[in-house]
Amino acid sequence: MDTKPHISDSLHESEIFKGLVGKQYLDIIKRGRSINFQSKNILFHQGDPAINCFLVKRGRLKLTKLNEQGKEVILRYIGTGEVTAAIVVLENRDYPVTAESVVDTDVIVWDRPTMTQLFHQYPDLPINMLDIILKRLDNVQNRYLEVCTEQVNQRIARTLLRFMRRAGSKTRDGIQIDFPISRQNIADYSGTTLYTVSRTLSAWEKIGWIKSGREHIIITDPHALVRFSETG
Amino acid sequence: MDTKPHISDSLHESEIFKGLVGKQYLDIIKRGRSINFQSKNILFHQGDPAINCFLVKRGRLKLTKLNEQGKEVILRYIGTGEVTAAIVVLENRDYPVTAESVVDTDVIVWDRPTMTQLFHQYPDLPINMLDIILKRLDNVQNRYLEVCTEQVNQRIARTLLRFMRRAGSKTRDGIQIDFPISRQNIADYSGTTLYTVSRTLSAWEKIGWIKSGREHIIITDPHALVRFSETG
DNA sequence: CATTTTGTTTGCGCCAGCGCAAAGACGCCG
DNA sequence: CGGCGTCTTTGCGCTGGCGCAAACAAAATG
Repeated sequence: MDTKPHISDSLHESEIFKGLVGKQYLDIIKRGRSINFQSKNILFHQGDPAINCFLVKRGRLKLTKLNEQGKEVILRYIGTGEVTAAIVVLENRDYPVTAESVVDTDVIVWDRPTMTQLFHQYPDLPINMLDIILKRLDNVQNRYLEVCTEQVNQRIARTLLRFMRRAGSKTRDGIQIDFPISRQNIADYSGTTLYTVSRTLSAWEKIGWIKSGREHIIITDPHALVRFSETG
Repeated sequence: MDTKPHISDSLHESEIFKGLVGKQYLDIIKRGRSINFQSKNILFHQGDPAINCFLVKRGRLKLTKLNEQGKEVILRYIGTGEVTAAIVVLENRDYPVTAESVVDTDVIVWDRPTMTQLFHQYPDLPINMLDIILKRLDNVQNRYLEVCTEQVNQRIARTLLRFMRRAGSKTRDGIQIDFPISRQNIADYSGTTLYTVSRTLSAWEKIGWIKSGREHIIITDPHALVRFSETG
């Protein structure tokens, strides 16, 4: 609704708009609508018919998937400038995941007819989207490799580093992951349990690699974590 | 080289050509070149610059990924009518996986300039490719969920069922997986070890769910396997 | 047909990581 | 400010699955 110009400008940097000039970009933005979600709201459920595509203008979404027994994994966090639900451009599909805001989040939403039009009007869009999805595929494939071949605390290290690279802000003590993240979240992302994450982080806190508290983590020795994540 | 018309015709059914008329399809085929790979040849290595895109005309490829310590997972098998190395349409990327023929295989190959041209000439192509890659992402995400939440023999059951659905041929005894597949392959696909797969298949052979020999498997009771894969 | 190579089976011991239980800590809300 | 809900920690016991080792079986090779 109240799209601030300078925020839109930073969105222009988004991968999805690569190769598009300002006028085209503004047209695309204008044809979506802005929505705010407070923290911990569901944008869509796994299994619902896919009717909207989302671009995060500010904030962060968590994408999760459940199996039949109700066990959950976190597949990805979607930060500022990133899109989700690309599947909306295809006909009659369901969302394969559930999306939930983890902080107060502004998104731009396009419905299916609009998105389909845009895809035909701006041929760079499908290419950019393909690029984005291929990177996401590569990310999941790497994590699949890791969960199949590496020890659990190695995977926890990689998880922290992924979060750090994508949502790290420098502080006095080290690099802080700038969204709320629980032990359970780390477990759901790494393919382990709450207990194992807690034990591992406790150990790392003792040797000075991290500092952490309730739902927040600061990485004080990124280099040590990187070395550990690669050698085990 | 000696593209038989009726084989090309069956390729027309391929997802990548959805929405294209015969003439367009023939143009695309014509602008690639046909290559034959005997069994157990490498088409490209993980980490090599991506210069070609492949469509399997006949046969089957195995896509694998290695970690730093040389441990391997199988990410996917690419059968007749399927493509791989979509990443070639993007500039300066490396193949994220290694592709190897598991049987005698004919492929159609397009190099990057050609593929880029085709993508611009036929706007359905990028959409079809996006569709294909989104399905593949969903597949890996499901397997990531499974490897994070399910027991190992449940995952082995799911692996056999996936192979059965994508490469099953009806025989007198049951449904046979129609390409050579070792215990090690199943382990690399399921995220477990050769030994565990062997023990599990032995047990299932005893209770009459499968019949198997060196590098081949017949599923004699698919229904039992499905039930087991869902309930554990 | 003999030999080598490659894949499969199975006994055995071990341990990484799970998961319960219970206590402790933090932060929110009335 | 006090109480409650949520998140975190840690001891403890257990077990699913790993991985070595060694025998066996089936192809490939020549």
